[in-house]
Amino acid sequence: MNLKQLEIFLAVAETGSFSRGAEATFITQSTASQHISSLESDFGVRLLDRTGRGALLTEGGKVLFQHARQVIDDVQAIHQAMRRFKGAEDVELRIGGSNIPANYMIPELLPVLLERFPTLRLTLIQGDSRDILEKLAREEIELGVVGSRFDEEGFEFAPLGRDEISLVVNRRHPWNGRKSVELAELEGEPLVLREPGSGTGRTVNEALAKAGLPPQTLKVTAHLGSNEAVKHAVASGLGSSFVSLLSVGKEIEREELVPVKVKGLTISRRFYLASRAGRELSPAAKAFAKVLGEKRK
Amino acid sequence: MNLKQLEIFLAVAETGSFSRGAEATFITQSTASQHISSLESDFGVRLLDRTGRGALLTEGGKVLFQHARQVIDDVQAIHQAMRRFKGAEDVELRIGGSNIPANYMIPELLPVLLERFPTLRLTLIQGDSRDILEKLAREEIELGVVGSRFDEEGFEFAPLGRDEISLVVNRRHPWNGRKSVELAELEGEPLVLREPGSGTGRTVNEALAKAGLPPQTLKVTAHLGSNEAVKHAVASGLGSSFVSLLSVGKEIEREELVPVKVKGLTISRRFYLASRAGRELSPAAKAFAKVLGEKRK
DNA sequence: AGAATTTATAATTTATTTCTATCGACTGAG
DNA sequence: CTCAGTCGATAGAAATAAATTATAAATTCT
Repeated sequence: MNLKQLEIFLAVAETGSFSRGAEATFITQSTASQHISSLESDFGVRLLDRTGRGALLTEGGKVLFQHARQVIDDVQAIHQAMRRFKGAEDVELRIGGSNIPANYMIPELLPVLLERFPTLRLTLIQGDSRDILEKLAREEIELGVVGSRFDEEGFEFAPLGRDEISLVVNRRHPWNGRKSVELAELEGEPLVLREPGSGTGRTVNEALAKAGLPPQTLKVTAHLGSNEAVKHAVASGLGSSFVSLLSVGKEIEREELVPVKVKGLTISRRFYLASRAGRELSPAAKAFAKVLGEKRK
Repeated sequence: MNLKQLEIFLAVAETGSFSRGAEATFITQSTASQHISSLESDFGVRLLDRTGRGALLTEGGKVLFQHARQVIDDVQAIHQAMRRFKGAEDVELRIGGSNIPANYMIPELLPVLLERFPTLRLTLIQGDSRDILEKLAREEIELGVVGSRFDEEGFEFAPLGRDEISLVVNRRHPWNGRKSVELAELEGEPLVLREPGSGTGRTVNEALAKAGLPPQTLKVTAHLGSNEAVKHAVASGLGSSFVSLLSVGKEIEREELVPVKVKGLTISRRFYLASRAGRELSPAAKAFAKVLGEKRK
């Protein structure tokens, strides 16, 4: 028994004729005859009564008909589902992102992505890099955008360009308008930073220490728990801060915050697109990766 | 795409390996490889990531997997359903019978039939011969057992042996013990008969008229509407009657009723098994027909 | 590094499918 | 009641497809 035989059987049963059923399935009457007869001997049950003016289902044929219809419908569904998948239609793309990517990079990509795949449903999981990679390994997500790479088996990391972390000050701050400030000027300047455990916090601390300004030499007014909190604090004049430029695009535009260069200090962070090593990406995921890559240039 | 390919795909996906999937489906690894690759090019989607230590489903593979499982399960269901049908298991056999067959012939056959097909469900439709044939034509029933044949297209009638209609009298009746009575003695004898419109009533009237005893010459005490009513009337001494011997087996055994031969009068009626012309019977119906045929000998 | 697995591929054999042509049975019109 | 037309069955030839063996290429494990 195979699919072709079932299709032919359905066509013959529906048209009530071997010849017309054959025609409907684009084969000759002879072939139809052979296939039906093959089904009959497979099941050991006569399926159709040949009446001289066509063919009518036997009781056994009626039983087969129901089930065959079901199978053929399911097969249709397979083709539809695979076509949809290829076109990334009605497909759920599950990706994960750590803080900055999930809040400031990925949302910007959505319009472009949805323009290309209008029926795509995207689920974005947020968590720290560790979380994201774990979910990736468990196949809960297909891609992750993270701020650190881990040398572990099973993952592939593609660099995604940099996110620059810059000093930002309040618009009423005396440094507003300065082309740049000296490193030394940072001493004594009240700063509002992310907590040292966060990705951004670590990166900033390391970079300042490397430039000769270890944490103790700085006047840190507050350690705050989120990027948004830091931005608000700086905007309301609590102090200055180092933040991801990606996260303050709007605030700079509205001149609520002002970026200030620090001579001899460039803090930048790479983001990586993480995927399971050696695994093919779905068309939607490929498109996402491509859009992400283009955007960063 | 065909069923074999789907089966192989499922096996490979489940075992996570081309080689083991092939083994599970009793083919060589080479064949599995070819079939998977054929599926992949059919759908234009990579289904499995070959990792060097086996194979894992891609996102597209996951989509196919769900649907393929569904189809293969349905195909299993086909085989089960057809096996059941062949064994007449779980099958409803719908037959029709006119009065005498439905009440006295068919119920006797049930034990034999159910012994052979323990899970058979039989539905017995009762009605006059006309009704039964109509239902047969409308495919509401598969077989009918009727007391008359109609020369109409589309039906086949197989004779089923005879049902003898005999004179029966009350056990206290003076004829009890007589080997036979003369035709002439029937004149003046109080009779309880079926109404002339019924099958039995017609047959009896015709036979008596042919033997020289038209209805007017008989002393008919009552025309009753059912065979059971007639039996009770005779048993309680209201008169004698002509009834189907098939319908009074028990009463004769219990000596509530006594059959009496009438010289020169044999009334017998053929029953026929009616089916749709040129149509194959289901195994259960065939068995029913066979049991019915055997019983009548 | 080398043995043992892994999947892929080429070539061959085997099996199946399909078609053409033809047959015999039945239907329906005249 | 016959004869053209239609129906499904079947044999034989041609075309396709499937499965196998043998081997390659890549990767993993020891």
